[in-house]
Amino acid sequence: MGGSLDSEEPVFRWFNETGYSPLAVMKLPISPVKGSMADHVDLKRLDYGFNGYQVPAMPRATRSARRRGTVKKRAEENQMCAFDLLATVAGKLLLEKESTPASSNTSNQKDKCIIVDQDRHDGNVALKVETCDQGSCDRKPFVSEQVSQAPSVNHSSKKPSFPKNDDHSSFTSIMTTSNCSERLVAINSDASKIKNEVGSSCSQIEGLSMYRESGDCKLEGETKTLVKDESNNTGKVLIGTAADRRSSEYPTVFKGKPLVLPTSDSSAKAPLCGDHVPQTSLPSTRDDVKVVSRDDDEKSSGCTHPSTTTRYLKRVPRIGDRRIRKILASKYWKVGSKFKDETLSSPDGNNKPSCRGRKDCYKRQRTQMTVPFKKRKLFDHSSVWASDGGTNSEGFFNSIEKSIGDASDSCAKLQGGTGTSCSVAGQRTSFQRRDSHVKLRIKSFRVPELFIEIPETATVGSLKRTVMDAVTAILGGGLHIGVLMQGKKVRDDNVTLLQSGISQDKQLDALGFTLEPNSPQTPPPMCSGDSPHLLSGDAPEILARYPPNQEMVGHTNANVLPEPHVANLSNFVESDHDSTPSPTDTSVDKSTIDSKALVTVPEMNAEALSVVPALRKSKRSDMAQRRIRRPFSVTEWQSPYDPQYEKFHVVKWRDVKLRAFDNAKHRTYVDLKDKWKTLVHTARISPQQRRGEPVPQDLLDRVLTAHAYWSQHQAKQQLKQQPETCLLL
DNA sequence: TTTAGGG
DNA sequence: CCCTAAA
Repeated sequence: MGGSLDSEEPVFRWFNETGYSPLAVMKLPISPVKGSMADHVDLKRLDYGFNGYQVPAMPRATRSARRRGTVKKRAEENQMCAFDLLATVAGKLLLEKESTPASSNTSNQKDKCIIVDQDRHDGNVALKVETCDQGSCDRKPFVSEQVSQAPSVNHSSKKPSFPKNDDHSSFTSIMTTSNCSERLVAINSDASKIKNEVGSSCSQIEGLSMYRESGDCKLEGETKTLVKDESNNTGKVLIGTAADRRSSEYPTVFKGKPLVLPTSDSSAKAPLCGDHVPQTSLPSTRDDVKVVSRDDDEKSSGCTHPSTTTRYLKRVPRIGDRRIRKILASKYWKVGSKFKDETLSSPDGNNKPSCRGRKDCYKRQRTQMTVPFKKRKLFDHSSVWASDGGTNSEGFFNSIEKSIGDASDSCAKLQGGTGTSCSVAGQRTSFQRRDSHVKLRIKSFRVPELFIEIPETATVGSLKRTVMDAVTAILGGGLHIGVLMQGKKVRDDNVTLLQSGISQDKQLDALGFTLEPNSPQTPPPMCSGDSPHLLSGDAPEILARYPPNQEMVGHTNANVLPEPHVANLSNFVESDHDSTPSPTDTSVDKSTIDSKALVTVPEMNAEALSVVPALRKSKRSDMAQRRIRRPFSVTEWQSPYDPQYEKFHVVKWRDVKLRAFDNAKHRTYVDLKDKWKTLVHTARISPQQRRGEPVPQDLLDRVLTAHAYWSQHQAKQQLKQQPETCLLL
């Protein structure tokens, strides 16, 4: 065991200071199992004879153990037991080691650099964050530097750094399709997080990724992903201290992957980093917005207790999600309308009755929830669309057009919002052929259908906010841009415009763009991303990078992203204006107004509104509505869960959330915990038994390792408390 | 408010 | 994901 620990590691000290158990700090072998505890400890030996060992200490454990029965089925269990035993021993060892304070940060870790790169292919400029190998890299490793400095600074600065956010400055990048050569990617990063969270080290951000995530926070997610690759082996990991609370938190160096702690200072130094860095500013903005909307909601909705209000204020993100009932689903839409009708017929709606008890509300909601469920169902099967038009994206698209046609509306209609996600761009887009360049003007992107529930008593202002939230949610969820040619989705990202015919004038009319929600599979759902940027810009390019693959198109968006990423909101708006025009603008006049599809949204709202009253009934229920299921993608999980985070995990889920998923508004620490739980389960079962998206074995290994370690840790604690219980063995 | 577990 | 007991 001892070998595994680095006495030198500041981490230990840090943890001590923070009150975390040193044991927890123990380095987890991030990488594959071999690095795991197993290496250090001979688990196998321990396994023997431990069957039936119960973990005494933890009440919960005990309870569960009881339920399950004394005998543990799995070897794992045994391991756990073994771990417990080990823990006791290890704990002591650790403590000893801990006592020796490590040098603070010697960070040799690999540094990541952000660089501006030109895409060779298209010659576009893209921001990249790259890892600098050791010293070799010329680029400045802002991270490492920052880190090193960070500690001292951090301390003093603590969170206060918020102001810095500005520094973090967001970049806005703009992509221009007009010239291939010029692609601007702007990222708004309100990068800095207020908290001294660990900035994710920057990993590469390349074109697409940037787009997607760049906005709010996304970067983190991305970054992480990237990071992990490198990190495992050698680098030291810096761990930002988690959070806000602990002053001591400043980053310590771990061996392992590099974590960057974005402190204000650091951010300032490394502007580029800002992207990665969780935005400080954002949160605030977000909060503001949220609050507002929330309040409104509160008022309007009878269910919530007044008292809750305060609470909500605090917990912006989560609340927001639930609070704001926006459901985006094309189908939904349909349903909604139906509902409306129904409601109209019976205005009263069952729902109305105020819910006294949460449970009551719940039940009601659930009953009422038919809609949501339906929606889900629909999504899953996409059957809904079928009714409308097509099931698949293509069909979908067609249907959209159809609908449009029926409506006999031009794009304007689209903007109106009835349409699917399809962007207006297609029709409006005008191509000019210059040289070999294709100019696209996307006047506006159509926002996927939004389903909004809002109390009748809500003010227009709140309505606006609600819509904004909904839109934000969609955008924030991470959008992909889909390119449609004559109603058909162009799936091959590698096809050139020329090849696809997009560059041909005649095709122009047929060109369309869609906003696609991140499919569950898509990697970085986390980011609230500024899809807006994406939107604004360029189409094809983006497409190329984003895998349009996801089956879900258009409408679905709504479904996927029901939860608003509030954070984006502010960005969103601005970005909207700014970015939207800009992308094009190189080539075009930004007739801004038109171009803002988002802006148009409000119109949708109008419709939505009309619906709303009827929905009202559901409204209340909506409070209780079950969140939409948003399965973790491997990427989403894996990145944040990079070893670094596993270490964090050791600390607290809450910290993991803050560090790795802070950007993912829809992921609560409970979600993370649950996910972890499932990962552990997945890791334990045979591959044949696994379903869904295959999880990389290495991840599973890590999970097991970390989990085992964890368990051990807990066990140790327990043992400490009740040493006598099991020590006998 | 978080965490750990069960559902 | 939800819900809840415990902490």
